[in-house]
Amino acid sequence: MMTVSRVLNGKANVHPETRKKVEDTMRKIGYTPNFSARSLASSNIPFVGLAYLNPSSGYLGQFLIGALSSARHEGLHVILEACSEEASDWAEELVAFCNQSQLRGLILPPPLCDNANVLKAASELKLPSVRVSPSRHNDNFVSIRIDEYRAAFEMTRKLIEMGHEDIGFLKGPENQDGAMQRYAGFQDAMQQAGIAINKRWVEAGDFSPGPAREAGKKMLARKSRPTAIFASNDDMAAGLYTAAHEAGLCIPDDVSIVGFDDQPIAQSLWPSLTTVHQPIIDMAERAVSLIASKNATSPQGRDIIFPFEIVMRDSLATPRTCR
Amino acid sequence: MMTVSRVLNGKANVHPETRKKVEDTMRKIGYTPNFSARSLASSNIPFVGLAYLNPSSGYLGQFLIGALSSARHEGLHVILEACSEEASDWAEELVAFCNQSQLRGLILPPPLCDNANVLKAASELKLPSVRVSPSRHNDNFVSIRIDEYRAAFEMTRKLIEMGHEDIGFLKGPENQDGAMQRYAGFQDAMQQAGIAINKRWVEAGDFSPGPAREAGKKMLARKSRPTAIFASNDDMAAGLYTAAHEAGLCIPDDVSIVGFDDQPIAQSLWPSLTTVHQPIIDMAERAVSLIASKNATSPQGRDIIFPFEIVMRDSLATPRTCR
DNA sequence: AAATTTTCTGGTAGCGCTAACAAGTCAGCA
DNA sequence: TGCTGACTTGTTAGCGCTACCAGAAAATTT
Repeated sequence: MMTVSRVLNGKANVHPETRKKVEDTMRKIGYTPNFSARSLASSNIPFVGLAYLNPSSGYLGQFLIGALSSARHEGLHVILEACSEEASDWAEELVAFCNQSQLRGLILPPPLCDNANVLKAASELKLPSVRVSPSRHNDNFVSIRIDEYRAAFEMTRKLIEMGHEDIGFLKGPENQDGAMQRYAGFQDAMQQAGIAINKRWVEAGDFSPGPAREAGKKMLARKSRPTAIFASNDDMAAGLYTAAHEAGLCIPDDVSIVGFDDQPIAQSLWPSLTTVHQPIIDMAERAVSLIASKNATSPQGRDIIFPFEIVMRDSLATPRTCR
Repeated sequence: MMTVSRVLNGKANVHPETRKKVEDTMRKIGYTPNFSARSLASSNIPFVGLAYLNPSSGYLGQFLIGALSSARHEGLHVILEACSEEASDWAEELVAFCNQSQLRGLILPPPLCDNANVLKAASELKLPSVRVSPSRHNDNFVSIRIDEYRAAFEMTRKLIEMGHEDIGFLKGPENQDGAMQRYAGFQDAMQQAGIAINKRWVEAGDFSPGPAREAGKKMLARKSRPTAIFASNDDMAAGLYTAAHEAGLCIPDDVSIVGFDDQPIAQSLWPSLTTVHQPIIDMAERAVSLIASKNATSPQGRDIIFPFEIVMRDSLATPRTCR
């Protein structure tokens, strides 16, 4: 019996022959270990908490897929906690949640990962917590993210490489650090290429498509208009599509449009949107496996940077003047 | 100790005074029952399986939110199984999955719920299975769905009520029963209103935006064009947006466009898309709670119809000729 | 008041597994 | 031959809870 247990847990010191015999027999009689008994006996807490805020975002869906898949692999289970929209309560809600479920660790996707009260509460609970896509790394927690600055930088370089010089930029909300990093990446890439940024082609946005359309209209109405526009997220790129079409311009022939995030909409737009892909599923998997391995509190590797990818689709082409 | 257990499980035959005392003490000392021990002792299987296919759809994300939230409430946990894209293996994969995880029940979202092999395998495993949004109810399983025919019917009526008579329709794949029901609803509503369907304004589609754009171009290029187009899903509506814009038409002033599904893209488009909303989260919650209550095999209420909702956004207006 | 029923509370065993330790086997070496 | 140590297998107890049954207490009947 003990030997079977050892085989099950892949422990050392089992004779290869015995191990094989056990495995064969298990298969033959269709033995399935009892999850509850295992975690009870090993006094192993098999749950990871995942707090979230916005259920409608495509982000959470991707995230859950990654988290659940990793959880299954690690023999853990994910418990979802929906925080209400009212910011004041987040921390309280979280504490109540963590106390009533026994958790091995806590995963905080944005925007919860950027809320000071939430972070304070997580510290006080002494719960290994992983922040995913935080806008800024914090030494008290593990962060999992992509380099947004670099991604925006590379995307801008791509535009420049393809011959664009007259490039517009649609900024995200000023109070979101991540959005500002995207802008910084754009600025630096332009500067490094020796191209002056035309201030009239930089517009503020709030990550939603309506205002993005307005901003796009402004940029594209003038005689001198950009040959490409970089939107700080995909929703705003969708707004730009409308603006371009309303101005009678073809994408990408008259104006190229690129986005950021690679949300599902990027493939639903026509032409499909060239954008920056974040490996959300992989990041979520990593978050869970960090908690599984109890490494979420280890001092090294606390700021984990995942590679982004620029997904070339059909909304980016060389500018017409170059043809 | 036994009394505490009874209080915990809300059983009868505990003196109200004792019950209160226990509850107070539990709260005071911050007692949390051990999940694993409970399910071990009560030999209760706490897992629901959820098989899925397409990770990129917004559908699954919504679905997971509902399923996990209900699972938490019911004291269950969700185990995700990703089926590979190759149809031949689905049933085999599922059987392997169900055998190695001990499951209380299985949830099958589309398109798995419509696969004959999968259903056969589920029957043979004798696992209570719930089909969500199946294209056709099957008496051997519980179905949870909306009335797609009715939804398309109502949406068409809405268009007619607003003054549209020249209505185009973009069909979904011919081999998907649900898509065909949407078309049938459209047909019947038109017929009932005594409006002849113009065959040149009915185009085939495959639920993706590219071909939808082509179809839209065809419909909108002619002198006599529809004042409204009903797309069988939101992705195709997105394709129509492009077509309309390319034809120099304004949405909704020149042409109204409506969709079906209320995927996240509906709100990312500009103008935001009027579409049929399915309560996916509620449906997923129900699926889990059916399995929790062990009612998934009961003979009554096997075909559960959820209410849809027509979400009025900005892509639908009265036709211009009526102003 | 005694007998009977009903309501409540407590004791015991055991769910299926693993930690910790005990014991057996076998090789190597003095 | 006896002893050591590495490796392998087996034994025992107990994880925290609930099912089941045995009593005790209260309510009801005779």
